[in-house]
Amino acid sequence: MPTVERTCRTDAGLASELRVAVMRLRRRLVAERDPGNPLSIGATAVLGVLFRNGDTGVGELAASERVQPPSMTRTVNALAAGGYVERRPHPEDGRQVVVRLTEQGRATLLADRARRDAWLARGLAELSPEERDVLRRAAPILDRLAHHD
Amino acid sequence: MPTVERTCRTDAGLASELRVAVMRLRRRLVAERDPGNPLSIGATAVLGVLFRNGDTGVGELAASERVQPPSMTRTVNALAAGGYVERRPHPEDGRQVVVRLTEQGRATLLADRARRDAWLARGLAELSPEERDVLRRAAPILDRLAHHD
DNA sequence: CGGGAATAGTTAGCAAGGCTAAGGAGTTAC
DNA sequence: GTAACTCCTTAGCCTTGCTAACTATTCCCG
Repeated sequence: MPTVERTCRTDAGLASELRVAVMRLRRRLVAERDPGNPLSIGATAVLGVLFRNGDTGVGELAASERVQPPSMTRTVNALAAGGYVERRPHPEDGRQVVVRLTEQGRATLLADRARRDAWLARGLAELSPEERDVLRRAAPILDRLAHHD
Repeated sequence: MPTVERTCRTDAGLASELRVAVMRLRRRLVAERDPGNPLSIGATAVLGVLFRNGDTGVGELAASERVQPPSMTRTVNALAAGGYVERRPHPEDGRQVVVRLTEQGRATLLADRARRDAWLARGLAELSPEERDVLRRAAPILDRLAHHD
């Protein structure tokens, strides 16, 4: 059922097929994560940002995930309730809240990293080296697309 | 903020970064569609399948979108309520329901096609030809990943 | 031919995760 | 000092996925 091989020649066709492929792949990614993993895929992404960038404000987290602030507040609430992050007051600006990865959050993130991408990595392993190389180059482009104005 | 350029060397890193990029891009795609478009992005994908493949059963639609049957029933309900598709009895098998694109559904799909991918196409237009080529080759691979077992 | 298993779809209800609107607390600028 | 702005949160809604359980139909086998 090669719905995607078809109209990829034109740019409009590329947009259309890319959209369908991204929608389907993300649906699988959400469905296929480890059932024992207590973290949702969105919460996991936030832990990843904190791990890479260190302490971060709620608004900044929202911007980095292209989400509205209330959505990020809810995600941070869930993470804080689980002990994965903690809220601290900003030292200078009383309006801001600094979100910090706890030791438990860091440990959970590291321990789950390998497992989390198991399904996708298994799929990647079945590709040819050339195909993996295409995806390696495509990933940053997709991310830039997601952030363009 | 090049969160994706980083760990893409290893396969586990590729899986991780690809996942993040796909999640973010799909979020943008959902958020950026034409506000005047009455069809959700999932409903649009179903119309596209019907347009490409002709009359299709609910179960087959569910399988093609990698969704459980009840989810597809709901999507088809919404489409039928809007007059975009109609249900017909299967001529031989009384259990099956055949979903058919109506003239209105076809017209809506064709009229919206150009607009629907406007945001993504605009983003694609800002890429270099080489980058577009990477995506052109990546799209079918992503779709195969979404369907692999 | 009759009855149990299998298949297609639906209904009901739940959860995740987006959103907007509105409000509180803190900061800034005039 | 007060008005406007910023950051975050609360409250509530909507979409869209899921599972469980049900109906209707078909298939198969004894």
